[in-house]
Amino acid sequence: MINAPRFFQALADTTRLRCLMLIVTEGYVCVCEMAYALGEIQPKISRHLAAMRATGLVLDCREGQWMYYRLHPDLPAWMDEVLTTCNRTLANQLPFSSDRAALAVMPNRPKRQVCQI
Amino acid sequence: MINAPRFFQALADTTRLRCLMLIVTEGYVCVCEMAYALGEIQPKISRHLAAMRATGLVLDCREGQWMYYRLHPDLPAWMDEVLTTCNRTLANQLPFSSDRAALAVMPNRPKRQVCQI
DNA sequence: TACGTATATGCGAATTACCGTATATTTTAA
DNA sequence: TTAAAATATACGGTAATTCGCATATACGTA
Repeated sequence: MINAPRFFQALADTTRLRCLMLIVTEGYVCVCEMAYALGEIQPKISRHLAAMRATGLVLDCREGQWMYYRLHPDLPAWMDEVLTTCNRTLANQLPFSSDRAALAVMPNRPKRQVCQI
Repeated sequence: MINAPRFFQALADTTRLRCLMLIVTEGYVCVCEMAYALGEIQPKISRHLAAMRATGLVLDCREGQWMYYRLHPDLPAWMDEVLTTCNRTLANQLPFSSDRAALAVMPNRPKRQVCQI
């Protein structure tokens, strides 16, 4: 089970926080979407997601060639609260706002199905 | 002004988080109180507080020979919210609960005045 | 002034974190 | 079965973090 310092450490990196805010907003986001939205290379995004998966903060779910990440459903309520509080404010600030804007106009953005557990 | 990743990085260390939870609960806490409550040596506590002061998360206030630390009054509202949410849950869990208990029975605990800005 | 208490900081060592590049793996489609 | 796209990971280098110990500084009091 994820503990408080590990949780905050996951949020302490800009790239991970940007990915998380996209996940909180969208529900499910795949690696290539995050890489495009953030303007970062794929291995960097993938490594950060692997780290968050290892701490139990996110879950992955394959859908064809795409790997979708979402918040771990068993996250303690207070962590959900923190993420929501955080997103409510940061969503309107850079670089988080432009991440969403970039994702919205992503060319060839994969169409996701419902991702079952 | 403190930004989100720096904020979360401050919370990502167990010692700093324990100090912060004490500060949130008590309002003002001095270094020797935190050192006693956490059972850690003074230089360790002092260095972590200096780090949080440098990021703008806390303010210090001398009162005689004691240095009291409190949350920075100009903290963005969402950071206050996060700290409150966090404290509400963690206060009842170890080691945060025992930190408060230890502080409550601290021998020769300094009597603080009102600390003016 | 001299001493005791509280606090801050310099230093070196050990550990951890982050990155770019290259490459391996998985899946889909031709 | 071969190629292309998406994703994961190994590797090596660099920087940041954390720590204990020793010591410096600041304050109050005798």
